[in-house]
Amino acid sequence: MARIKDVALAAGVSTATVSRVLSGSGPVRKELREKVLETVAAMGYRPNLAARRLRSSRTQTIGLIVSDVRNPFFTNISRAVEDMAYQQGMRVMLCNSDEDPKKEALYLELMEDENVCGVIFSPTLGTARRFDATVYPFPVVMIDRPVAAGTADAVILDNQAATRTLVDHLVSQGYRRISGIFGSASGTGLARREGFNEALKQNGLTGTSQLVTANVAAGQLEISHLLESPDRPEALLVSNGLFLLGALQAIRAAGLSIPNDVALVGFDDDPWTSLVEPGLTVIAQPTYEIGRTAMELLLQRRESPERPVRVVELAGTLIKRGSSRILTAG
Amino acid sequence: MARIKDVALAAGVSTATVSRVLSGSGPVRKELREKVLETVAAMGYRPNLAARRLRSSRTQTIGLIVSDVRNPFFTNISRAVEDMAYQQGMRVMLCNSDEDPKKEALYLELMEDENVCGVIFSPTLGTARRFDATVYPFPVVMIDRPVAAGTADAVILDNQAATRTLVDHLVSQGYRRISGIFGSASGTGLARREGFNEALKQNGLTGTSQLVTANVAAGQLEISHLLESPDRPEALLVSNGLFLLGALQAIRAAGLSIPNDVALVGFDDDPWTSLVEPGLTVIAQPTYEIGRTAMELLLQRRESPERPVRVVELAGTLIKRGSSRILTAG
DNA sequence: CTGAAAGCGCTTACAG
DNA sequence: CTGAAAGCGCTTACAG
Repeated sequence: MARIKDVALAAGVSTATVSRVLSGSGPVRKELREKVLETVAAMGYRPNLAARRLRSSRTQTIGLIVSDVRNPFFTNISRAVEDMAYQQGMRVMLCNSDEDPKKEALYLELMEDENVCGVIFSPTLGTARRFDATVYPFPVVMIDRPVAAGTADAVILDNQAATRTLVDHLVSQGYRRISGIFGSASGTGLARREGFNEALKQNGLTGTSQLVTANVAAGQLEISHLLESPDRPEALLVSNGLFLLGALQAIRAAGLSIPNDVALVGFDDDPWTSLVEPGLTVIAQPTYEIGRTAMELLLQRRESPERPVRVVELAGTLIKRGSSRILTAG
Repeated sequence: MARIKDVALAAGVSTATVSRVLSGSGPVRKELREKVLETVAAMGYRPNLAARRLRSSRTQTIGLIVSDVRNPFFTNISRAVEDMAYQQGMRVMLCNSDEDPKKEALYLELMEDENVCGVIFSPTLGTARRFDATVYPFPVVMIDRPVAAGTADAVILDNQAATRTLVDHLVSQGYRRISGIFGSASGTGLARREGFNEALKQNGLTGTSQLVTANVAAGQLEISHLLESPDRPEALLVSNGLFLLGALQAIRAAGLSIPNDVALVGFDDDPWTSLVEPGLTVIAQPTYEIGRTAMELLLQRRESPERPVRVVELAGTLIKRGSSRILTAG
């Protein structure tokens, strides 16, 4: 492989000049610049990135830590972040933390080792609570989960508002006895639960709300209990896509019909929510936009480290479908 | 940050010894090894990866090029590859080529620049045809798509067999007039089409099969035409998840019912296929296993570059659901 | 505007 | 088994 020294020799300039031309830093006379560019093209020279990174200590790499890329929410975000990154000549290092604080810590350490120029991070509740972005040598942008100490930029859904929207919608459709199931491990679940309780109060209703480990089986079990109880809720509101699946299975297993026996609403406009019968009413999150915004915050933070911390709240969109059809007599 | 020189000084050894201890290469007396390890721990020393990569020209990074990580098939593969990689102390660089040969070439070049130690690649048909793995300085393992010149290891589904399984199943359920829709851009689509035509012949049937650009809208359009034709097929076989969605929408739009008016079978056990009513009969691909196998092939290839090229064919699993229920009279 | 030269932090022959 | 030293391929003050 040709090295910068070979290019310099062939172009009759110093390596410093080749470097300046290639990086666009420092002034270079037009003729020299052209000569260098020609030579680079003729020789098919490609700079050694490891050398460049060692010398400049800039890696053009960002880290993306999510719980699981197989969650469609994170899949979309990951795609958005990657699109933006490659567009900027940057690389993305994707890590799956599986909601495990140990893995989160491990990957954060990895990011330090990799000397990344920034991290986009979706933390568990515990980590979000004690997280101090200032201890890291790179900027951190939080996604999806509220951040505690206010030391990091963040882009999140307005979870409380979104949940209120769902409750108000249910109420307007005639539902009164509403139960909510929320993920216990995430700040998102907590925020949605708060919005839920508040919305119930504002509507003069009393409902039940519970925190449950966020997986399909746990949701299914909990919802089965609810459906068997004597004062079965008229409507269920669940805080994530996994619960939506669990709820669907529980309701079908109980031989109940949606929405006549029980209405069902939730979060995340995953492809399948429109394909089941009836379609499920959900809050669609602007996932791609969340990823893009996170990247923008990160890039801006690199430009202006001293700028005050920003939390961007994006609005969700209510998608009305059959699962919350208006209650008709009989 | 502490450098290896500081550790060496503090431990009273040379940097060479520290390096040997840390990399596990070369012999080091037990006492020295322990002293170094202690010092490293005490100082919290972390090696500079850029320097290590420059000097050793080993990056511990592999590239993964798929068409779109949002396709659940690739989402699962990406997760498997990442799990395996981090387990091995390696990194993954994920690229989305969007079935665009230009992006494929771009990312392959990027991989050279990054000096990755291997690439896992799901190429478009055209690229697969002209691809010569020997021109790259790293091993390449193909996934999902058949490879042409036989210069690269590959792990693929046995597409022909899987398609024959689907056809045989339809036939056993009583369906005779069967139409197939296959993706035109991928080798996968072609292989499945071959299996389809062969299976029809073996069953003494004549059906139609068409190649269509692999997206929901195109599939939907094509299937709408089929459904409107005077000799409407009794069953549809489609070659990917996008077509499955398009087919479902087309069938519903035509006011037809599955499977009484038309049966529907396809590929990929995406979550939603079991949730629609009726559930869709599909060939489930061992996606996670495909990713894991690809990584294994890559690691083994690094060990033994001269070993003959291997193509691993994994079997799909027929998941029978309501969409191909047995045809009953009336 | 340009070049000579130092040096980023490691690894790895080489010599002993 | 260990160390002194070269050098991986760049970038970047520094001097002119």
